Amino acid sequence: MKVSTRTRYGIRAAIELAQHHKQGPLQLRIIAERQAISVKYLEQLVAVLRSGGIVRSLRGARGGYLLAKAPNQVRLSDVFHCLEGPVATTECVEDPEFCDRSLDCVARKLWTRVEGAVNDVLDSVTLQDLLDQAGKQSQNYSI
Amino acid sequence: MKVSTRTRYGIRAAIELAQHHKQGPLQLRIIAERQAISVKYLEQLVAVLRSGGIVRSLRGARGGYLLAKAPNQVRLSDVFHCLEGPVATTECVEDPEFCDRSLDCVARKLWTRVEGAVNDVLDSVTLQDLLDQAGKQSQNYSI
DNA sequence: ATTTACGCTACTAATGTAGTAGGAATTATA
DNA sequence: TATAATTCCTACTACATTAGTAGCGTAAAT
Repeated sequence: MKVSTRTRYGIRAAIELAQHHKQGPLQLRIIAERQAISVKYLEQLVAVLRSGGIVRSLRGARGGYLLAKAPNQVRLSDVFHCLEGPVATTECVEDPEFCDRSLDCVARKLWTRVEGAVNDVLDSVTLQDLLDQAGKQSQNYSI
Repeated sequence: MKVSTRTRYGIRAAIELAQHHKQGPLQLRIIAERQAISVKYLEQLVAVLRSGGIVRSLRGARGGYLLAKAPNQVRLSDVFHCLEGPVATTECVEDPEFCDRSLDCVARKLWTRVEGAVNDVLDSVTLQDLLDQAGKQSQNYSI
């Protein structure tokens, strides 16, 4: 049930951008430094967020990345799904035809409930919520 | 966020044993057949369940496996943790010292909530609940 | 023109996953 | 006591995924 570093790093980058919202583009170099991530690796993750419409970029000198929407308009599920795809504890939850017993499989019912619980949390939290939670005292260094 | 086949197969085996509760030992060969899993692979998974106290075994001819407790005494979280370890979306949720910013990390707060939601589901469901849910019409063939 | 920064693609090392394989130990039963 | 059935234990292997490196191209500010 681990979350990939890809997704963790990507979410941390999104949080950084949310904190910098309305303050012009933020460079990957800065984010990478603050979050202790390789710039080159971060580039790849942020590219995914860009093509997913979560962030947008400005090229050239003084360029960088910006959040594409206001932090209160970005649900964590948006970011998560963009980086990791659907939560998909098992394939059959999303694709009932994956197994011909799906319809009355009790194990599948369990995984469906688990997935629902995860999605509920991710759907109910926005980047703004995370910033509010942070308050004044902290930065968002983390895993 | 995938669940390993190890855990999925193990839970399916536990469900089979729950269905067979109070009917004597059930052989892996039978479970493997019904669930379309390699016996040899299943052996390894069930060994973990055994050392975790979820099932017990009888060796020799006419031996097999039995659920160690009544199905309503076995929470899915017990089975899950035995096979997969803690849910651990990220290491820092369980081990705050994994990262020195853990205490005020907003990303960590998110993962903690996600994990909590998953654990709540798994804690609240027993094998008996799954059997009841199944009713008469279905077997538990599945992913 | 130069510098800064994103954009794209390919490659690689390490790790984890999902098995396969063989045989030893134990027990029921004929 | 011999045989068959079944769990128990350990090692090995092929494949996929993950995490990260590397290099060069493209765009824009100054």
